[in-house]
Amino acid sequence: MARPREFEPEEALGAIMGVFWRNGFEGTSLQDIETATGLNKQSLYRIYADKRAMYLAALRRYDETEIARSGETLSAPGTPRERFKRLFDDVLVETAEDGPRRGCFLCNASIDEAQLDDDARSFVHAAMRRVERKFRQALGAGDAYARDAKLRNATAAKLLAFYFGLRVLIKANMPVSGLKASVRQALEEIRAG
Amino acid sequence: MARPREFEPEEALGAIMGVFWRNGFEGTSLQDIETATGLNKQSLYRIYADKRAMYLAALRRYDETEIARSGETLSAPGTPRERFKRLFDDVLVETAEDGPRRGCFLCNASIDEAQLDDDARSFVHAAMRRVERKFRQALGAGDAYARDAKLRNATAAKLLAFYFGLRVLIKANMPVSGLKASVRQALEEIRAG
DNA sequence: GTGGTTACGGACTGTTTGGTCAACAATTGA
DNA sequence: TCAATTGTTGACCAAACAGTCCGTAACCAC
Repeated sequence: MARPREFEPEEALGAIMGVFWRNGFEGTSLQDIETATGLNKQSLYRIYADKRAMYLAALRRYDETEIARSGETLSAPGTPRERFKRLFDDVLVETAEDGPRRGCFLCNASIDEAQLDDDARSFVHAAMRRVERKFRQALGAGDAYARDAKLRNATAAKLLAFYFGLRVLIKANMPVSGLKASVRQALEEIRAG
Repeated sequence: MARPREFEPEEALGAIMGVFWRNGFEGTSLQDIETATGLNKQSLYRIYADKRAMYLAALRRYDETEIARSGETLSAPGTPRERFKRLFDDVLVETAEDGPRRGCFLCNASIDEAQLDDDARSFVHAAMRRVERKFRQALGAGDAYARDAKLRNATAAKLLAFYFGLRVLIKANMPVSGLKASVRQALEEIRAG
């Protein structure tokens, strides 16, 4: 009894995520979102209350796709060092592509945060803590870390900072050779076994 | 033959730096700058061509003050580990203050970069590379690093990523205990001597 | 067909944006 | 006193912004 939706809201959300990821909150206009999704304002506003709701949904989508994928990378079989090598190599792939580098959406959002509402802020915060927990679990596969919880947590915290910093340096277009060297060094410091 | 300036442009620049640092480029309106400096648009536009020029000047000022101060912290006497301990402890001071955390202006700017012009982008890039060089020099005081240039460069690159990541995590309001643990871990990995 | 739902395009709102201009007061050196 | 420069105030601009509304066409179930 009603005309069916002609577009896929899930696809649209993917496009919304992409444009917010690349340009940030203030840097993205509704016009940008219209062209990215191929929809017009009216259709967008039927799904989302306002621009902030779109941004929050984009963050959620990032968490469900990109962050989740990193989580799988980290939990796949292997020693801690092998696991983090896979993660960091994945991140370095962006340096081989050309065009502007998007960095990490969580990271970008936390720096945009002056402009964000409490919902978005606390979501970013919670997502980062989930990433930290994944790091701890990934280390847990190593004997040295399984035995020493304090070492495991400190190492996870250190790797978390390294990880976000790496993504910032990638976004800032720092030379790839240095980035790769930093990854090699960080991996070497992970205890074998 | 002319009326003298009634305000100090250097003071105004300090205020401009502060507001851009806190709110980013897009997040700062000229109105914000007027209230921060206590000047009105006309006086501002007599000094700067436009808003982008103000932002670039703010970045330069940040480099000359904050980054320079970090450089001095790193070059003061001590082993590499002592030097970086001072640097990281300085950074952690922000977590003890209340109010919104500003993070690292360079870092923030490099994430704002979608909105920035080439001048600002390349300035940020160059400043980051200068920081990296300072890190290398700071490591040079240690025997292990003085002997092994490759190790020194890789460690400097790793510490650079850790440093920026730490500042992002601080800005994202991550719990202080984890941040301190990450610093302790990063310092422990610096070879003694 | 009819009625209900959806999408689209365009017009429109009110606000804010960066940036300009004009008028006037204040202060200096000549 | 005169000219030159500086600061302040306020008006002003065109553009962009988020968000709303309306008319129309498409689509489906009944």
